[in-house]
Amino acid sequence: MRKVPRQARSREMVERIVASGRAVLARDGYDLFSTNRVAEAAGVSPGSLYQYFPDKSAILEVIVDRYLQEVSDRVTAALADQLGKPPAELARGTVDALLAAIEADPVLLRVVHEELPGRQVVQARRAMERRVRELARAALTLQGAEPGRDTAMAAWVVVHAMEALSVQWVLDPPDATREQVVEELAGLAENYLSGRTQEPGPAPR
Amino acid sequence: MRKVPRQARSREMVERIVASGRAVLARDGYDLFSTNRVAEAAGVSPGSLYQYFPDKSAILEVIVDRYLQEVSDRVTAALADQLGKPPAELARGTVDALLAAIEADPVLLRVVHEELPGRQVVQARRAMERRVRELARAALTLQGAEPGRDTAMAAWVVVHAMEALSVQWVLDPPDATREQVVEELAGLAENYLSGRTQEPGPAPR
Amino acid sequence: MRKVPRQARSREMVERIVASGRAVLARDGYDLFSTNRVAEAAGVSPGSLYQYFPDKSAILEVIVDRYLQEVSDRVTAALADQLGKPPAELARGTVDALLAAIEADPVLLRVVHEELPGRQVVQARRAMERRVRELARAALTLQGAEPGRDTAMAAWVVVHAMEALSVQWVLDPPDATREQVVEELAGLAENYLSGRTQEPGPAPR
Amino acid sequence: MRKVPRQARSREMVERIVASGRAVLARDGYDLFSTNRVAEAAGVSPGSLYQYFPDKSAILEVIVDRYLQEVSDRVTAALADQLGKPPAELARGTVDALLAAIEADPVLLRVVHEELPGRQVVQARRAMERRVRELARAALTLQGAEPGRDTAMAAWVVVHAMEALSVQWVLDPPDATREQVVEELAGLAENYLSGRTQEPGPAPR
DNA sequence: TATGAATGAGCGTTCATTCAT
DNA sequence: GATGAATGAACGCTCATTCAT
Repeated sequence: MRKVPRQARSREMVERIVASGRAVLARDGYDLFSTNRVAEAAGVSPGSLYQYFPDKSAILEVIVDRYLQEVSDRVTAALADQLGKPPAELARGTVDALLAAIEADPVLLRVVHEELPGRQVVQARRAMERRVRELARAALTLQGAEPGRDTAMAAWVVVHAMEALSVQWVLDPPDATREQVVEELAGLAENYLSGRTQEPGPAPR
Repeated sequence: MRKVPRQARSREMVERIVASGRAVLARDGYDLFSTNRVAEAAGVSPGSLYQYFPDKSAILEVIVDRYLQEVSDRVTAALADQLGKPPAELARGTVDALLAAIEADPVLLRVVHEELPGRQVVQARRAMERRVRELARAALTLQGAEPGRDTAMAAWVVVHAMEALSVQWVLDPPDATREQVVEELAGLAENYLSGRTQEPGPAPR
Repeated sequence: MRKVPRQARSREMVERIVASGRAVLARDGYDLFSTNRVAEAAGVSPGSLYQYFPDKSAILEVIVDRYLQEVSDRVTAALADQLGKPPAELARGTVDALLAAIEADPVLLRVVHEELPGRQVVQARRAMERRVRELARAALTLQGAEPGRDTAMAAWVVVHAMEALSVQWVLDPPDATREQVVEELAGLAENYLSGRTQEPGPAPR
Repeated sequence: MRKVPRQARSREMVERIVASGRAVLARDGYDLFSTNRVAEAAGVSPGSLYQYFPDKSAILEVIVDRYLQEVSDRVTAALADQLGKPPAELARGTVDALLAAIEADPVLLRVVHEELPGRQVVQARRAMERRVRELARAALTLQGAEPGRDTAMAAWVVVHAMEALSVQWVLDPPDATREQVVEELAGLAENYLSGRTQEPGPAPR
């Protein structure tokens, strides 16, 4: 009798709301991301939103979480795929995946990075970054980091640098080709990781 | 009767509004940064704001512009001061100045990076970054970059990486001392700039 | 398969809804007396409510009607029981029963008297009062009211005074024991009914 | 230049809002007493309400307080005026004033007594009743209450009885003239106060 | 019958902006 | 200029009611 199980129906509405919300966010910006507008875009009534989300921020949260999840999934997958390869190749491959993930929806990237206020988004971003950082640290160890090197710190430096530069590249592109950027970022990471960062000066005697 | 020429009076009011606005922003956050509140903090009437600023965002713009100006002033001054020094020292000195500039008002830094919506802040940040980037490029050239190296690209990479990591360090501090961070950032920059970015080097064996 | 005839099923549902509604009203107050909440408490769907009641206020009406019916039943029963007794005893006995009836569910009493909006409650209360008034008038006549006395008026005065004071006693208790209150109310009624209402009496001298 | 001092301007708006609010309350009932409707009735914008009142309930509070103040002022004034007179006359005069006060705005009386929910109104009514009760108690003492009589209790009984019956008379008029009602209420009070409420039965020998 | 997802009018409230004084 | 009372569109959200299943 019932064609669709209850759960599926719920998912359907949630999807519709999230999709419309994402569209509104990307098209109109955060200022116009109002519950009424999202409802209208989803073709549902304002009240229906509240059957699926406790409040407006919960909708935003899902949108942002999913977006960040997408990005970090792609990056971590690429990194995991290349763990056996030589450092130079690994670096280039991972940077390439990062750029690709970030290029995929530049509009939403802009909104997430430049428009969204509040701790909520910040925390989601930090969670994503932590996840990537932890994997990166594991990779560093696996690749045989120099003994004594603080891999947590190194991962922190590399991940945040790669992320910031990739975002920067998409949102405010410098006068350079994609290939150049990949090369430079990969080079930045490689040189940093292989370089002796803190030789204490000429070894005593 | 009138002690101050009109222009000076105007400047006075603008200063008062901007100063109060910055205080409100830092104390109460962006959510409470309302024109009425800024006016009250400045001891003027809401209407008076509109004699000096076309709208609310214009006030915010000035506040942010000035803040970023302060930061970039400190960084460029430090960089200029050390132009003659050896690369390692120059890097450390500049990074140290950048961190110092960014530590100076962490509350406002957080608001600017995590709370403010909209393109205005982004544009101001880009202007600031461009300024620093241009000086950095000059420094690179002066320090004798390797022939054939794209100094614009190199400056882009270094400046954005340094900025992002410094901000990250202040807003979401990793488990590391300030000294460590300075070392790592300086090392990141140094290794990148002195490293051979993409030639594979003489094949081993 | 069907164990219960349709009508009985209906009664069952009505009972369930009314009982749950009363519980919600007493537990949560009128502000939270929403159709959804009543439905949930009754373990039925919101839509089902509308199979048995035309709208929300109809549910409330039944709840209030029943509650007032309960109270007036107890009072009229007590009054009827004591019709043969001497006036003083009759008065005290009836007042005592009234207080007892009203004390029985002070929470619902408060809600009915202080929270419920609208004419529906008023009408139900008037119906209850009329019923009691009519019995009281009959009692007055039976007890041999003074000839010429307007028994309808007397019943009106006594019944409303007793009711109002009893409710007042429960909802905003004065500094007095229950016994005192019974005495005072009974005395009020007795003196009023036995008193010569308006002739000034023989001039003092 | 300024024709009206600031305070007067404020008072003007407050008056306008309160008057319109009272009109809306009386005309449309509490259910339709919405801020938007009150604003519209007052010919001001919704926002203006909030310059003078912190929220909706504050408007209602002023309306109700004023109304109750009016009523209690009239009653206490009448009572005070007649303190020297003989009990019968005093009773009749005060009851007459009470009825007059309550007749003055039967529509608002109905709304206040039958429609308004919530503690707010209840508390205001209690405050008014207490005020009258205290004066009544003083009057009782002045008039030479029988020694040993609990004047607080007596005032409680009389005031609440008079109030309830007067309200009842206006809202659900029995089949009686105003004069009759005055007589009956005055008689109720007089007989109660002059009667020996609790003679302990035949004095022991 | 019973369901419960969907509705949508309307709520109380805010605040950037205006303009008569 | 400076004022600040007034504005009003728009917000996030609720809940009595409906109707396709």
